[in-house]
Amino acid sequence: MDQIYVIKEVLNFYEGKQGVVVCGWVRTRRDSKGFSFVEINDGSCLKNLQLVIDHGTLPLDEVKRITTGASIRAIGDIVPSPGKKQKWEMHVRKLEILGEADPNKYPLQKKRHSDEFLRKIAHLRVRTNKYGAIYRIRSRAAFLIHRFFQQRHFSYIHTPIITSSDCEGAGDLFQVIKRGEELDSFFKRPAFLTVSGQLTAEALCMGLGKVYTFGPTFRAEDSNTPRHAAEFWMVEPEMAFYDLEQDIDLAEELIKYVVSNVVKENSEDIELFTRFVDKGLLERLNRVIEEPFVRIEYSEAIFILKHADKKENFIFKPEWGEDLQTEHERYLSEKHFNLPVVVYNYPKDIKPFYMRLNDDEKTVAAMDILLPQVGEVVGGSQREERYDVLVRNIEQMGMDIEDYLWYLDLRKYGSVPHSGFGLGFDRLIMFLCSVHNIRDTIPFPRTPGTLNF
RNA sequence: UCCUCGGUAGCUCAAGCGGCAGAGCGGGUGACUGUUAAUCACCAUGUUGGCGGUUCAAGUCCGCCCCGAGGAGCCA
Repeated sequence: MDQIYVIKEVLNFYEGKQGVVVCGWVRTRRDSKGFSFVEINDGSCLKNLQLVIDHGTLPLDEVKRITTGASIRAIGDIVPSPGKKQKWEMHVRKLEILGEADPNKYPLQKKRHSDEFLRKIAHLRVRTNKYGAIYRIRSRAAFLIHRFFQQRHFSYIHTPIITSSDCEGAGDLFQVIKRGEELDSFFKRPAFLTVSGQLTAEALCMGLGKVYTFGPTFRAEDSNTPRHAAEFWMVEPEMAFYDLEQDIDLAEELIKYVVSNVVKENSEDIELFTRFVDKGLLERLNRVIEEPFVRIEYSEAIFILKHADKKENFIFKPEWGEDLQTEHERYLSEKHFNLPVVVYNYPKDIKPFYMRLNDDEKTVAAMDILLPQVGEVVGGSQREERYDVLVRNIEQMGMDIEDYLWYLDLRKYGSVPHSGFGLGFDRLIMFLCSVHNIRDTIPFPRTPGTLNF
């Protein structure tokens, strides 16, 4: 079998080449007298390869079966194109139609479709320019996350998908049962899908030093918004000996690393979004790469918001001790600073039990990173490493200490200061592609009331 | 879960007060052309989301349901 070249390789040839094999899906065909132009795409890059088919090589009635959406394998010569829109084209010697696509029924047109329509045909939308680009960027970003951590001596760990208790202390969990049996028949206790790998990651960092998990996470919250999915992907690093400031430094560095390298390595795809989806995208990405993130304490944020309330007239009045509302976050990251904003040192009463109590005894060493357009993309904290304080927290929040004995062991034997955060991967993709609905960054999204494909 | 808006041809949308359901794109056929969102001509396309109600008459008004979008809460 001949080697199959991907279109990305072919378009980077520095000289012509004979007898090249390419495969792909037809985007469009234009017939001329005596020959036809066919553009195919194979997903390796945004660009199509133009095939020139002489009707002497393939009779016209055969050529007419090459319709939009059909799949083909072609062998031919790569030669410089006289046309202005492409450097190389293929003069086809032999062409085989692998699978036809009835043009009366194939749902994808050459023209633009709405995101809502494409979501209904999620199994086919990958064949459009926009969704191909989103998934290529998603792939690249995932790889860059691994590269970032691996270069910094982190170990990639696999935390459980099936868990016995939830991490946040509350929240809606999916329960795991053996089909047709009692709730706890299999594990002899209730079992759930993970909402975070943090607690087990903490255990592993107390031995491996620096670790990260990167995997699917599940939340059964009935929240129907463009930013929530029932199944999403989260990056969760956990670092021994890191304090909150080092935690924030790492998160900022990670976001800058992924954004800058996607801009470099997927420049064609980013250009597509900048041209056709959001003119301000590249500029916004560059700002994130070049400018330091704004860092403000929660108390400062409340101060700024209270001041701004006179003009903005927020629906929820900012008040120390209350969580920041969506309108507050948007004001800070989009209007006031127009930059990524890190808010840290939150009141302890609105944060979970494992966050480290600050010396003021009122706040904890927590931090959130807010991105313009997307909102909260990172949530993290320095963890409470003091055994007594942690026990008190668990008791005060009415949780069962029996469930956390192993977690408390980490504070009993060689406890160290440590920190970590969770980064919503799909939300980062939203930011990178200026996609406004998380359902469009996940190939087959799961949301309340929707479980297709 | 709550609030708001929407559902009409394959797609994107139009159809003042209830009165014969339309356009562009896409598709088909033909012409022309190293074309490239090709161009030109002609042709076809409908259970107006579903069920029920009001009416001589419902895409349009009323009720219930389904689906989608935006906003809110919660969060990543």
